This record gives sequence, C-alpha cells and structure tokens, in this order.
Amino acid sequence: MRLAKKYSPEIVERKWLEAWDEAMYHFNPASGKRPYIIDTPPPYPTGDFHIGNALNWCYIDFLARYKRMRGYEVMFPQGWDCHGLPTEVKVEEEQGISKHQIDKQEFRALCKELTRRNIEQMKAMMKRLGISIDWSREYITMDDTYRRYTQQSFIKMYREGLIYQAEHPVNWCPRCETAIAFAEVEYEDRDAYLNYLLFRRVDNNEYVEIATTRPELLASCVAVAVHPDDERYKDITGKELEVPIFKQHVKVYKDEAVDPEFGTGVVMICTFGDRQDVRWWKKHNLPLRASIDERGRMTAIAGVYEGLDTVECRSRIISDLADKGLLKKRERIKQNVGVCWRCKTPIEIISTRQWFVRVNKAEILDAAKEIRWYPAHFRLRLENWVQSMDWDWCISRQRIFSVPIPVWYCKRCGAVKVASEAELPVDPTVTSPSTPCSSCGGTEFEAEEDVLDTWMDSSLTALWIAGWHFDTDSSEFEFPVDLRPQGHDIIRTWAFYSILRSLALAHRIPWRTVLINGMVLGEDGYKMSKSRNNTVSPDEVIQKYGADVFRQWAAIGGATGSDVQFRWKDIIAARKFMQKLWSILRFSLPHLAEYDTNAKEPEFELEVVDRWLLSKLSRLVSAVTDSMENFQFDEAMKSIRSFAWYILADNYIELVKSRLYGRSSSSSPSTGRESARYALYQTLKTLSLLLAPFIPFFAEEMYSCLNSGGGSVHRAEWPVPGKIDIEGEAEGDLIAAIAQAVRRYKSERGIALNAPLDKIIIFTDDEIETGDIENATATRVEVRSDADVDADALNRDKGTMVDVKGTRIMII
RNA sequence: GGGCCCGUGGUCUAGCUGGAAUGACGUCGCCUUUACGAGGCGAAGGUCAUGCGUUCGAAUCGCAUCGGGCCCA
Repeated sequence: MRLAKKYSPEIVERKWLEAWDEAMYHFNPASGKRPYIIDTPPPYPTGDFHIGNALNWCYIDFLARYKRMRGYEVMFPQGWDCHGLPTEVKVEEEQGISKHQIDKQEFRALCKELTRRNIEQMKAMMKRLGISIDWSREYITMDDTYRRYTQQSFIKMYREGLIYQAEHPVNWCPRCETAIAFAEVEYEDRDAYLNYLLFRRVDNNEYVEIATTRPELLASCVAVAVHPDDERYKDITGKELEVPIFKQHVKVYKDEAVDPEFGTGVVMICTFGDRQDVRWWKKHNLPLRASIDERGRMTAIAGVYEGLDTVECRSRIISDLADKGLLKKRERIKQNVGVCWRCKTPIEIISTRQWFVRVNKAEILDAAKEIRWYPAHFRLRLENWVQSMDWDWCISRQRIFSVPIPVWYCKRCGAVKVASEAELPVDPTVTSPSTPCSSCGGTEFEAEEDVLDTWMDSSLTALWIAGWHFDTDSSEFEFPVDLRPQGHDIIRTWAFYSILRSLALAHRIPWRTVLINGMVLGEDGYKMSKSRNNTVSPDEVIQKYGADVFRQWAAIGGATGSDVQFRWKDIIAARKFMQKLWSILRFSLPHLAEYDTNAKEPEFELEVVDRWLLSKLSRLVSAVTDSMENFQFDEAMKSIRSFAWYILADNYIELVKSRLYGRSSSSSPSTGRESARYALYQTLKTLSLLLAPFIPFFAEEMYSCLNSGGGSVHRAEWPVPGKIDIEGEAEGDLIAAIAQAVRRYKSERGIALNAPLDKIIIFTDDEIETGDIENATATRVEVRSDADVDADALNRDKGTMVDVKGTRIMII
C-alpha cells in the first residue's frame, strides 16, 4: 500500500465521522470500570458554537479520551441551558413582535422552537470537531423532565427555609422590567457630571455643599453622611439638612465608608442610588422613599417630576436647581455604572417583593477549599466574589420563557401554596393546585407569575448527571462527580451557583476538581468580539485545515487556564505537523508490509539505534502521561510533536533507512532489518495511541493503517512506558549527534545531504556502532583511539575536527 | 479603590516545588536526497521588565518599582 503524498484531512476526517460508532462513547455504569464523570457545561443555545466553546470542549475531549484509554468508564454528557431573556429577545426580533402581543404559551412555543434549531446547529459543530460526547445522555433544561427536577429542587429548598420571599432592594433592569442577580450586573465607564448642590442647614440656614452624580434621586434622599474623622464637618453631624426642591429634612450621620476625598466629603444617601446606599440604609435603619418605579419612571414621591424617566428628570432637576441658585457647580467625571448584562441599560436598585435563595458565605468558602482548582489561583476569584455579595441570590424573574415558580397564593388568606411533587412540572398560571389551602381551606388561588433565574436550573447539572434523588438523598452514580471543566468567565455564576446548590441539596461539594480554561483572544491580542471584528469561527478553521488541526491549536495554543491567542500561524504549524506525521507513515508502511503486528521483541539483541529509539519512546510515554494527569495539554502535545519530528523523523528514520531498504548493517547483517521494523512498528503504534486524545481522526487512520489488532484506537489502552536503556541512549545520542554534525557540515558547505564524503574518523575508546552512521551519511566511518586525535598530521590538514558531545570526530 | 494573573530572542509561547533557556512563526543560508518543495535541512538571534535581597547557584523564591491584562467595586 502506498499512501497519497499529501495528507487530506477532508477525506480522512469524513471517513471516520461516518465510520465511528457513537456508542463507543456511551457511559456504561455496568462495565465494572472506575467511573469518571464530567459535569460538562450546558451552553446557552445561541446557535453558534464559537471558538471559546471549542477550546473548552477540546480540553474536555482530550481528557475524556485519555481517561477512557486509561481504563475509566467516562461519562461525557451534554446539556443545554435554555436561558430565558436572550431567547425572548431573539424571538421578538425574528418574529417582529413584542412578547406581550401574543399569548404566553404561544410565545413559549416559539422560544422552544428557536432553541431546538440552535441546539441542532451547535451539535453539528461539536460532532464535526470530533468531540466524544455521549449523546444518549443529552439533556435540555426546558424539557419536562429537567423542569420537573428544577421545581423539585425549589420545593426542597423552600421547605428547608433556604428559599424565601421578601421585599428587599434588588438589582433591576428597567428596560427588561425584571429583577436580576449580582452576577447579571456589569460595569461600564460612562461620562457623567458631578453636581455640587446646596443643602440648607435647618438649625442656622447655612448651606452645606454635597456632590452627587444622581440629582434625580433627591426625592429619595433619606440621610446625609460624612466621615467621622472629617474635621470640616464636625459641627454638622447629628444635625438636620433640608433637601433642595423636595424640602424633606434628613439627618447627618457619621460613617467610615464615606470617602472624604470624593466631592465635598459629604454624601447623600438615597433609596437607592447604589449598593452602598443599601448598606447605609440597613445600618442606620433609614426609611424607604422609592422615587423610581419598575419601568424606570419617577414616582409620585418625585412630585412635579412624576412620570419622567430618570434622564429627563435629572436634567429638569438640574435646571430647576440652577434657577433657585442651589447648584454650585458641575464637573465632568468618569463614572462606573452598573448595567444590565443583556441590554446594557443602567440598572436601578429598587425594593420589590422577590424570591431569594439564602447565601451561606462561610459554607461556600469552605467548600471551595475542598475542591481542587486548576490552575489553583482561580479559587480566589470565587472567594472574592462570594465575599462581595451584599444580599441573597434573587431567583425570581419577571419573564416568560423559563421554569415557573411552582407556587400559588390563597385568595382568601394569602398563604403561600407550594406545589407538591406529584404535580410537577407545573405552570401555576395554567394549572390549579390539587388540594385546598392548608391554612384556611380555601380553594381559590392566584398563580405566581414569576419564573426562575436560569441559574436555578443550570446550577443543578452536577446533581442531574449523577442522578441525584432529592427524596432519598442518594445518587445513581458517584457524587461528587469528578470534573467540572469551564471557562474562568463563569466562575462567579455557574461555578458559584453550582457549589451553593449542591451544598444546599446534597450537603456536599458538586465535583472534586474544577478545570479552568482561558478565553480565546483574537490575532490582535484582544478578546474576540464582533465589534472588534477579530473573530474566527472554528468552522472556518475546520473547513480549511480539518478538525485535528484545530484541536492541535487548542492543545498547544497556551498553558491550561491562560488565555489563548488565536493565530493562523499556529494553525499552519499544526497542519505541517499533520503532513510530517503523514509522511512518516507513508515512508514506514511499505517497510512494515507483512509485519506480524503481534510480534514480541525479537530474540536477538536489537541494534543500538533501535534500542535508543525505544528508550526515548518510553520517556515520551512517561512525559505525556504525566502531562495529561496534570491537565498540561500543551506540554503533552509538544512532547509528542518534538519526539515525532526530531527523534523519529530527523534522526531515527535517517539512520535506519538503509537497513529498512535491506542494506545490511555492519554488526548484525541478517537481523538489522527486523530490528528496525520492530522498533519502528512499536514506535508508530505507540504514537498513534498518544495522539488519539488530541487528533482522533488522524490517530484512527494511523492505527488502522498499522493494522494494530482491529478495533478503534479510541477503545485501545493507553501505552505503558517500556524500559529505559541508559547505555543504548548514550550510544544512540552520540550516533545521532554525529549524523547531525555531518548534516550540519554538509549544509554549511552546500554539499548535498546524500553526497558521500571522503571519510569520517571517530576518536573514541568506547564501542560504537558505525553501520547506521555510514548509511545515514553515505560515508565510510573509521574508529580510532582517542589517543590518536593529534597523531595523524595528514588528515588533520585535510579534515575538519568537530566536537560532538565530548567525542571528537574528523570529517574529511 | 480591592483581588488575581502576566512581563522570557522581531512576534507569540513553555519552563516558575532553584543547577548552563522550550517550541512555533518570522529572518537568513543551502537542498528537488527513492517519507514530506504550499516541503526538507541548517544557521543567526535572548541583560529571562528593572532594582535590591535570600542562596555555592535564581527566569524560577522574597521585597520594591515600572508596564500590561483580567475580575470585582
């Protein structure tokens, strides 16, 4: 058999995509093998499996394939997190409607349909990438079984007092008209004015200057604060000030949190301008004056400004203040504004009745320490996040496409009626409770209209895949599961909520290990974004160079956990390596024709160069195994690449070529060829195994060409390192170095590599096998005693003395 | 303002439980040799940001400074 000269990924990859039986990736709990369960990220089905996803999934697949070969029963499931708001927005866009214009159920159906379509697109890309997902375990959070699970978890936590309803300030998006969690608030730098206003002292009619960026909140001003050590304001603490325009009297408090450097050092406390206001409001027991409503409009408290939006109100108040002489000055400043992560509208903090999940910070921090993080420092990101939370996790959302909160309210007594397990999944707006109110016996109920935050369902993935039963507190498979692979961008969301929920529902950590991947940066070094126009899709790379090449880039692009810059150069380099491997195979196969693939090591002693190769191979297997155990995919791939290129191709093949072609070696004429065939075959077979996690298509092709006992390389066992042959390595290193020195000699002099030289003299008192050197250099080799180095005046004049690893050789 | 990460040949990157600096791309030179010319072989190129310290010895540990990035406020 003779392979084509050029490697064609499109042919080989398509062939294996069609030939592979996906069942080989199915998790079989009855196999008796040790399980290795991966809590795979359930992406939000945008329809686009982007390069960041692809990097994440490549890491998972490297590991999944590796672990299978190591004898684990791997569970590599795949879920889809049907995120409500962005889907709703997309459907509105596509249909040209507003969600309020059509029936809720109809709208949900449109959302579902869009989601299914998007999932199919993303799945196709995952398959094309060769990701070894067990599709029999696919789950979609909008499906009834999963919705039921989510509602069950709600009920359990509600019964245990971990979920409660309360009126509390929450982050609110006035455009989406819904509460959002801390994790859904982003911060942006925006231009703003710092306005210096005059507040009148009630006791002596003097004015106090107060700087604020949000004069529209004057109606909500409930107090003023200064730093306790601020000498300038010693005399006003405890006194009352009159708020301009609105005339309410507010007290001046002392508080350490005031920054005396900002503005005038006097700050007005409003309900609510920001999170600090909420802290002060609680600490000083201040009253609540809500001046902004759920649509971002001014309320009746704002008097003449009622009905205006905040921006209009701000400018009206500023001009009114100026008219009254109460506006001292304005300064342009940069302000960090909290915005809705979906629509970038500045958020408000308003107090409404919502559902909350209790956040037990200490418990989560302890759990985070129990989990192994790779790289370790990412645990700190979670810790910092937990410590920064000001109030509990708000889980109710005023949306449509999400899991309904399974609750009704008794119309007669107002009691909360939580659905029973038997009623799940339930949409309380469609179905009535099956039993009367337990407080008053009433049978008329009002449905809870709110739905759950999407993290309420995606934070259950670890429990779901392990088959955790809420009723029996036990799981079908091992829990905690083994691995959570995810990007560092969602530590504060998915990782955080998953830990919280797992602790609350199962009283243990969700996974033993978290493996973090970095973000993919564009060629310009910046994070990929459409606005920067530096995006590259995995599809584009695959179409041009194949999935194996993409996967090599994913492995080798950077150290695990660090951000990875996308570079076409790396793609080209990966493709060159594919071609190199192909050429090695193309050269080797004819020499291995009719080779008995089950052959044991020959009876006779192998040639030194062959022993050298096998010893280096042993080291490679150890190194790659070690790297894989430590998630160092870049190191693993690099080790393989440099072994294949430098040791196998550049040195070994050049040295044994002649023997393989049947020309005899000097020491053991009859066995030279068999010795080389044995070493070459073992090496290629091992290489195909080591490559299998990274480039599954090529590895399979290679494995099948080598006829290694049938079956898929992906069902084969991971290689065990062979013996290390110290002497063979030392002599082989010298032989390879001599051949290399001769190559360099020829290269420097412009001599063709296959051109014979006069002769090569090796000065050594050790034994050295010269047959392969002669063959590789096409030159006769003479061995002389080291003592002869300076003796031969004639040759010294003609030749060039080269020091090779401490041994001197003369090239003539 | 707080936390974290990083600063290695022209560019990107590994090493960072201390012992003569990894690889890729680019550059230059040579080569159509029966595995590879949209390729191969070979070469040049580095004060490992700066300073101080610990050590027999530091890219690797500590401190400080400068610069970049990310996350959070």
